[in-house]
Amino acid sequence: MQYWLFKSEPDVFSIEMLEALNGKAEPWSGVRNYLARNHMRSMAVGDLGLFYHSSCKVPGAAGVCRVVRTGVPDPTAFDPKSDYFDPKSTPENIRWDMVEVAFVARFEPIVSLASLREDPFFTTMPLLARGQRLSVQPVTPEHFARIVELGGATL
DNA sequence: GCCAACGTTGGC
DNA sequence: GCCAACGTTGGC
Repeated sequence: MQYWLFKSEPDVFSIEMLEALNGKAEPWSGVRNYLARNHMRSMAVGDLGLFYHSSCKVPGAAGVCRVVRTGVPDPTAFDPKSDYFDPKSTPENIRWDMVEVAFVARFEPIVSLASLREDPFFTTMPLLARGQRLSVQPVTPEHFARIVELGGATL
């Protein structure tokens, strides 16, 4: 089992919205970065991910989600009306595929980016690296477990 | 709103 | 294939 981190702007899609789906799968569409896409291609059903809130008042890990489906073509790439339209991705030659995730847990309180930066245990975490912007990234089992603990969740 | 860092684009 | 210019990300 591998562990991941999914960034989302809570104004657009938050952990509360994922929870409100009552276990229904949410497609992680709109990723247009090859490294992030390749991370999704490395995922397996059952992998767990931190749900991270970015570009908001208190950025940080807000909960946990589970990968429930892999290798799904991203339909927004085929849609000329979508912001994520990419004419180079066709059903015959799929450039952007994705995973689907479902709700597992919500942190209370959220494990803020500031608190992660304060704790030496997390200094090697890619998320904290200078200039890190990748929207999908791997997390070590140790970092994952500690953040779940700090978030007051039991899986 | 600022700005540093990064990815992508396109001219050559 | 280099690299400057540009657009985007995302914390502060």
